[in-house]
Amino acid sequence: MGAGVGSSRYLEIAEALRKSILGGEYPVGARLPSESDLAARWSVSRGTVRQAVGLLASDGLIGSRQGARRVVLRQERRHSFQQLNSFAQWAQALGCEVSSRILSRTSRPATAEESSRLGVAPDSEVLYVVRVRRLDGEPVMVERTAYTDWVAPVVRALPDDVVSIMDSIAENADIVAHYGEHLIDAVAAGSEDARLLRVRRGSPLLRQRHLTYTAAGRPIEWTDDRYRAGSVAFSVSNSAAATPLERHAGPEVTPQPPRPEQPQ
Amino acid sequence: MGAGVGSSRYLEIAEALRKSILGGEYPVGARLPSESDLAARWSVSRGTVRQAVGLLASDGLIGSRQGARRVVLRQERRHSFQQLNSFAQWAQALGCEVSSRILSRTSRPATAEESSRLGVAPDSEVLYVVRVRRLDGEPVMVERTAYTDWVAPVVRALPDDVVSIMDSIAENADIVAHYGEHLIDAVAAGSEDARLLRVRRGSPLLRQRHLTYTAAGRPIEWTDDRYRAGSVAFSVSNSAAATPLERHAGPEVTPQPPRPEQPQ
DNA sequence: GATGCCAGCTTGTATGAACAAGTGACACCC
DNA sequence: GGGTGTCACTTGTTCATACAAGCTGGCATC
Repeated sequence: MGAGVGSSRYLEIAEALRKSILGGEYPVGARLPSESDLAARWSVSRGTVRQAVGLLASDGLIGSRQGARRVVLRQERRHSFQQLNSFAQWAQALGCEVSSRILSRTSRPATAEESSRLGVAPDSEVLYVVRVRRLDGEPVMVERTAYTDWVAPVVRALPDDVVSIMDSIAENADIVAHYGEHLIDAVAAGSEDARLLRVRRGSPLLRQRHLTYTAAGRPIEWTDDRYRAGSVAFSVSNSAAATPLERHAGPEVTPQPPRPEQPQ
Repeated sequence: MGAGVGSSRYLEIAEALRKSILGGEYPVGARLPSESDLAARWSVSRGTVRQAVGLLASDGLIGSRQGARRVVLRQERRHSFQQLNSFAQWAQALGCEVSSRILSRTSRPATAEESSRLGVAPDSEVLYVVRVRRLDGEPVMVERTAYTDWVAPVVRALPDDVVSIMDSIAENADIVAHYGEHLIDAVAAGSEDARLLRVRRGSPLLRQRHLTYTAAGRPIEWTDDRYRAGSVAFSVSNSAAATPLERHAGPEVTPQPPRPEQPQ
């Protein structure tokens, strides 16, 4: 690819392995080569290989148990929670044609929730933007965002059909989103939602509220995205091994069963 | 506690740090001691400390940037995606009184979706269980689960008010859930949903469909949980640093801005 | 007084080694 | 033949070290 030119070694290895899995070289259920094998093959130490496979494991692509070789669990690419931050990036990865239109940009005082989430004074001004996003022409999501005053000038200067506001901010103002926090629930479509998404009022929408920070922990935006039901599903994978802390909370942990399970 | 008696060193350290953050010793925005400090304080190597703080970072509790000290981002415990697998565990962590009631247990042929998800023959029998779960007496979630035939006997033997089916299976049959996959979207309440959750038909529900595997990759159950809107929200945190692979896909990465950001 | 630079601190990446713990398959014995 | 035990292999955990890359604050300079 050449994308990761100066990238770290372990990122290269992870990407190569990912490609092999997605490409079918290691089908679902197959066992990956051992860490020592991979280390020798790439001329790196075992620790570096472990960083690489750790990435894939956190994506839910492969699983591991102490003593047994790593196993391929899935062979799909999908909207993982790792890339929640950018609708545009996700849509392009899916190969869909994505378009957006900003319907309104208004400066107004922050609401109580906005000032609390963004950590600004209750009466300070925010830039409120309403946007509709489409996949292959179909309206799929309504986005209502409050931007803090210090990014507002940049957002105000963008054209109505900008694809990725966050990417534009990064280019034009050197402000990079580093952390994100997401709340996901379901709501009924309001009358504006219904009109914009072409659904009936009261029909279910998947809502993702989202706070974005810079690297220094300074809030950038607070946004309320509403997806038409059926158009989008979030997916996440996890494993018991990845969260041993929580698992150990019980009174006692049952030992690994010696029961032989033929893999069907 | 005494839970993590023989646990690994890095788990102890992570738990201690987590407790310090949750307890307010390191408030939001505070900087953690440096890795070397922590290593010295716990008499471990820096690598071990890094494993510990890595856990907290993946929970979204702390953030990090190369060169700067780690920073506390949040001071809350909440329904993280790491513990999606167990409603019971989550509810107890919240301090709510949780109760459940199994409404029906029927053996029937698997539907097309069930056989596909569970990887069984299209005509094979599954045990279909419908359950209502309450928080503090309020019905909050309807759970419809298809269990594969090899766990069905265990499930059939459980009482109607069992709190955690997966925990019971682990105790009674030494079958441990290791991996999970979750799909989250929004649906309208059907008539049964409406009756059980005491909402109007057609009102929005948050749906979490969920496939559980054993360590060997053998499917255990496929379940469709529907939460009443407003009762539950899923939350997830992420950071750019945690997914460098995806971020490097762009044409060029803007360097870290030297812009001084006072933390407000 | 404002600006720029630098030295020291901190995190990120990588190596190589060692031991613990769990798995899987083979050989063996009854 | 079936059960059992052994053993090589594999992953999990930890250590000590080294260098690269980025940040911070203070100092020197203008």
